[in-house]
Amino acid sequence: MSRPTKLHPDRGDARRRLLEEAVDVIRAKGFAATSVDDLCRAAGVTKGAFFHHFASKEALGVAAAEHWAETTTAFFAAAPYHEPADPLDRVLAYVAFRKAIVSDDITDSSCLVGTMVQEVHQSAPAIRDACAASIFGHAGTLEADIRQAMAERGIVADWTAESLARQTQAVVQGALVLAKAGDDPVLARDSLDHLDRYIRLLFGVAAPGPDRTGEAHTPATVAAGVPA
Amino acid sequence: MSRPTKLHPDRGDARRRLLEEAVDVIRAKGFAATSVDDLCRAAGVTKGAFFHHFASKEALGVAAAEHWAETTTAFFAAAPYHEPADPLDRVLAYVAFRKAIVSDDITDSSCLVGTMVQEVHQSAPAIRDACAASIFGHAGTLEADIRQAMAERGIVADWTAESLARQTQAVVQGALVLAKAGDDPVLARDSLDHLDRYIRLLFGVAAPGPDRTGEAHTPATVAAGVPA
DNA sequence: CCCATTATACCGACCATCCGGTATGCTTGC
DNA sequence: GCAAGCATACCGGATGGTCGGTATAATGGG
Repeated sequence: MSRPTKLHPDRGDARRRLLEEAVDVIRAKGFAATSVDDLCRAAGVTKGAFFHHFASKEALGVAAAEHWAETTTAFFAAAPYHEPADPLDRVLAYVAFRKAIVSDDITDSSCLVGTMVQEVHQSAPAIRDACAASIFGHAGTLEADIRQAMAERGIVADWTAESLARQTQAVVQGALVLAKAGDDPVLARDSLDHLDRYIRLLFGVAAPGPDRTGEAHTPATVAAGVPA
Repeated sequence: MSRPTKLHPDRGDARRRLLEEAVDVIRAKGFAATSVDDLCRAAGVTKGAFFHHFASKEALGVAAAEHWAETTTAFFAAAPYHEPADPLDRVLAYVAFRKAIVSDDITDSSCLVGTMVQEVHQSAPAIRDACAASIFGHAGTLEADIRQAMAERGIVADWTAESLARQTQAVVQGALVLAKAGDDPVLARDSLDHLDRYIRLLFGVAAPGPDRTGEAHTPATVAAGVPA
């Protein structure tokens, strides 16, 4: 079944299908609760194919984290939040983009590596490290914009660009935990609103009016928002 | 073994021992990877005792989350961060307390319900709801102080006390995810520093200078400062 | 006060199924 | 013909859960 392979086509992609399905199944059930048979069933391959491509279930976990890193890197690289000329606007656009891609079914917008690392951080260091590489690698893509924004605005602070980049990831991960607990994606979006506000406060720019249109959030819009 | 019970003593606490061990074992290995036998071994009881007290492994998960809620509620209620007279100081003291209790072994300072809910949010709604009750219940204990701080300082904002209370929990959860990924508790402490800074910026108060006293530490703080 | 009844707490052997992993062999493209 | 890619059959152990039984404590009637 699902193996109509007569000539070349379709053959050779069992590995990729396994990895793609692994992302969905593991995000839904967790790593430990996902059996090798689950994966094979979802990908439409047999156990022989699984262990041909992966030495063990743990190796699949590592490969899945690496696959996740690759696909998310490509996804975010192609995303539109890089367009603004102002580096701070790019950072804020990133946060807005993260908020925009929070779907109604939280499982779909959940983070594979964030989910896995909580489970295996002690029992499977190899998977943990692969997850860490994905998370901190992604954080690293934000660093340049943050650093540039700090330089352009002469920000001298007791926090670093690296640290703030990591904080964005901490908030994203925490937002997903709360959304899963409350079974409500609004919780995740609220968290990202707080993150947006935090970054604006750090850089001293106000949020664009929710109703009043027209003037965009010009880089140096007035002092900080909170009216007394 | 470990059952020297001859007369009354010691009898009747198998349930409690199972719950106490469950907290440690599940935080270390995750819920799905923790077997009933693991729990029984750790608690020094037999399988018969386990299924006498819990109808299923899932029921144990629910009970463990509830037990976690009870013990953490008592723990935080007895903590010293309630002492300051100023409500905002209490909120900031809470964040400082959370930072202080991050131990070198992240597993020890990890959150049971945050770990579990990521695994089972879809497959075991009963556990998920028990975890949610613990998280949001704990967030609720911060709301009064935040609300009072807002009132005392005349803060009128586009965020609510409830929302900020939840954000503290999102940051705590995210901080733990990053710390587990990087295998470094410093990552968690850094996140809590950002949370501290965010709250101070929201309320327009400067951090107590570690070295330089008095002056605000960033231009942004000056700009963001509501009333000083 | 004594004894019968019942409930609680726990034990440990047992079971059906599942799980990760292996051994082997077939098919297909080069 | 020879790897690479994959299928099928199978294995031993672990896993969640069951069941009959035991020891102790609480209850209550005569």
